[in-house]
Order: sequence, then C-alpha cells, then structure tokens
Amino acid sequence: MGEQLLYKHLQQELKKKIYAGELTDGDLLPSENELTQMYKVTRTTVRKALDELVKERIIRKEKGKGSVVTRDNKNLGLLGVKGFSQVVTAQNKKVSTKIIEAPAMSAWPEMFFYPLSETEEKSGCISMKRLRLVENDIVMLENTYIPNFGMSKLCETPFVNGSLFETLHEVFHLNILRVEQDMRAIIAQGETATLLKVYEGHPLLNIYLKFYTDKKNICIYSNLLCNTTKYSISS
Amino acid sequence: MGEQLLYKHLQQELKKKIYAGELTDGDLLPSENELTQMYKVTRTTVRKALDELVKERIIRKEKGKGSVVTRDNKNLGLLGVKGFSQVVTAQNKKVSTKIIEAPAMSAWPEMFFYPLSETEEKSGCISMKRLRLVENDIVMLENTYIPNFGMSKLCETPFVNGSLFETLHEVFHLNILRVEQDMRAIIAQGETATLLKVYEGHPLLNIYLKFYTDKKNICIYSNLLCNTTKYSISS
DNA sequence: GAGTGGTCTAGACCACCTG
DNA sequence: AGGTGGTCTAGACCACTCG
Repeated sequence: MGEQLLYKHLQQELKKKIYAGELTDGDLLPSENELTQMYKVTRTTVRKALDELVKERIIRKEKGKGSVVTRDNKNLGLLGVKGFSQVVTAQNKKVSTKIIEAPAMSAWPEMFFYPLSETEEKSGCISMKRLRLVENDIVMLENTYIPNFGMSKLCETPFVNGSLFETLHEVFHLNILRVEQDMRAIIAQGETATLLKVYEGHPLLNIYLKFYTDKKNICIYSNLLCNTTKYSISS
Repeated sequence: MGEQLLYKHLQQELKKKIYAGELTDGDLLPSENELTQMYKVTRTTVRKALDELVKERIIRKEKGKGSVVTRDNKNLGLLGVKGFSQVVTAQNKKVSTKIIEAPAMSAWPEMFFYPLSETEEKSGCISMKRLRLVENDIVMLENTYIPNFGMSKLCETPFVNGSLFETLHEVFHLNILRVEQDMRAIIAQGETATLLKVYEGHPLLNIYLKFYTDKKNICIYSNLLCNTTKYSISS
C-alpha cells in the first residue's frame, strides 16, 4: 500500500486539495520549484505529476504565470471525460434523469458494439437504461454497460449525487481516464422513438462511448441516442 | 524560423517515416536508447517526442518490448485538430475531394453559424464547398469559411497536397491550434441530398467546426454534412 | 541475461509574464 | 528583475519481456 510512485503520490495529493475545495477554479498551484521543495523531489517528477493533471483537464499551465486550476470546462459539452449530470449542470441547466431500467446484472448483449476483453466477457455486466432531460425536455436515451467486477452493490444503492461516475469514484475508487467515441446519424424507430417522444423518422445522434478507467481491462460502455433538435452536442 | 525544438524535430521525423510507410502497423520503432544515439539527444528528449506521438495515437508503448506503431482505427477520426485529408489518408484509405464551389471571395453568409469578431466581419470571407470521398464513397459535404486576411491567393493556387491546412501552414504560416465542435443529427434535403447522393429523409450528421489558429482573431469555420451509413465519425 | 520502457535525480539555459 | 513554466543534458536504478 504505502509503496507508490512519487509522481502519482504528488498527483493525488494535489487532486485531493482541488476536490476538497482548498484550491478552486482559477487558483494557482504552488510553483514547480516550490513543489520540488515541499515534496523533496526533482522538477522532473513534479512536472510529470502536473502533466498528468493537465491530461485529466484538472489544471492548465500558463507559461510565465503558473499552473491554474480549471474546474469549469463549460464548452466541454458531453464528450469529455465526464458524466452527463456533471457536464450539463455546469451550464446552469436543470437536469433530471428518468430511470427506464434500473441497474441489473445480466449477460453482455449479443453483438455488443465494442469488442470486449476476455476478463470483461467472463465477469458479466451490469446494464441500465436512463432517459436524460434538460429543462424538462427529453434529450437523450442512454444505455450503459459496466463489467461486473464485484460491483453488484451498484444494483442496490442509489448513486452518489445521482451520478454514476461519482459513485464509481467514491465507492469503487474507479476513475475515468479518457473516452473513445464513435458517432452516427440514425432515424428514430420503435421503442427509441417512443421513449424520446419523437416521431418515427426523426433524426437522432447515435454515440457509442468507451470510457477507459484507471483499472486495466475495465472499461465502461455507453450507447447514447440524442435528440439534437433543441440541444446540440458540443465538445 | 529554422530553429526547431529538438523533440518536435524528432517527433516529426518519426511521423514522416510512419506516414511514408517505412514503418507500418505493428512495427517497432528504434528503441529509446538507439534514438538518443541516432539524433544525439538525451533520453528525456526522445521520451518527450515519443510521448507526443502517443498522445497523437500514432504509437503505443509496451514496457519491456518497445514503441509500437498503431495505425488501426477503421473510422474517420475527424474531430481532432487535423484536416480531412491528413486524417483519413493516415488510415490507408483512398481519399478524394470533389470541388463543388472553388474558393471564392464573398461576404459572410447572413445568419452565420458562429458569431464573428469585428475584424473577421470586416475582412469578408473566402468560402468553398467540397465533397469528400473515401474509397469512392461520398461521405461528406464540407462548407468552409475563412476570414480574408490577405489570403486571396487561396482562390488562385491549388492547395498544397490538396490540403487546406497544409496550404495555410506552408503559404500563410497559419497553424491550427484547437477546434470547437457542435453536432446535430438532421435530415437530408434538397441540394444536400442530391450532392451526397442520398434520399431525402436520410439521416445526416451535421457538425459545425470552429478552428482556432495561432493568429489571434483568425478562426476558420466549417460546416460538415456527413453520411455516416458506412463510415462513422470518431475521436 | 540483455534489452526495453518507466521512474527519478541534479543540474542548466531559455522565453514568457508580472510587478 | 525575479519568478514561472518549457526545454534539455547526463547520468542512475528498476520492472518487465523475450530468447
């Protein structure tokens, strides 16, 4: 346990301070030289830790000024490494979620939209279907698939702040690193049209998402069907 | 001018070799130690160059083995900071462009899809309309709008390698830094359907792009209409 | 065991920003 | 002018992969 990479340690220390509110949007981190002294490491190590935070979009660096905390990301729309509720609420919109199918253990769907690793295949999956609303407009139908690595608790307890990602972070210490996406335009049909309350033939944006986590071989998959008539999807 | 960062130089040298086909999918790059000797730089510099290539998804690193060229990605990775031809050709697809309306000076369209800065507004714009094909399939109709800051030469000379972005780089020393995008699903109608050779009512992916450049107040705008039936759009 | 990438140290010079 | 991040050097030890 105690053994940890120096840069990872520093990275997590800084992340904690940011998430705890000690450092907030726009604040400057201690300079790289200060951090070398505070943590008794070289600048290379400090820079590696900061580079990781930049990758996570938690800070940004400005030459001549310093490392700035960025907890805004307003135009990150949907496609960044964030969940729906975190993103849209950041834009001062009233967001709500209607659960169509609560999280439940099942086998993986046949012909799953992404190839699965062997470990994922064996573990089975937890799937759920949710409807997303912004300002009382139905904007999205979301099918989510999570490999079941001892996460059956997901099926029993409500989500932290209603957010899957926050729950994964808080309860399972699982963090999303990056996301791959694949987009198509399709035509609304059948149940999808009914749930989204659009006519059959209405155009929808179909997004396949694959979220990579900090645990190897664990990815989370989502299939989004978006009615973009009123709200577009940005990044 | 000529002066270039060592790691950028190395990064580009390696990229060239990959794009030129000297190194292809699955091949191993020279090891980091070999590269230090070949280019007379330290390993830090080599690693920085390789890190950038990893970011660009051009290679992946495997501990104990080496740096592996990864040219997979079946679909159009369009949404990074790259032009269409650069992206798609990198995936071993035959790409072609059919010019519907050659670059020409004009006023900005009324109700332009992005708000313009005052300087952009005054300068007028150069617009063009192009059809993009992959493996002889029409996949995209692209409307591009460039503020005319002394770029009338764009209307006279063919593009460098057929690429707008390469031309902007080579001729005007204008580089793309990042891109904002906004996506919708729409229904093909009228001229759009005709040009893309799809039926009216066919779903299309409509992407608005705003490319930020290294010159302040100069952005380049594109409006894409994509037939995603055969090729999806990824990022 | 030889080679690879991953981590880390201890320095240095530079361009950039701000007071 | 002093501090900041960006780049770079010249080493070192480690865990991992492979023959």
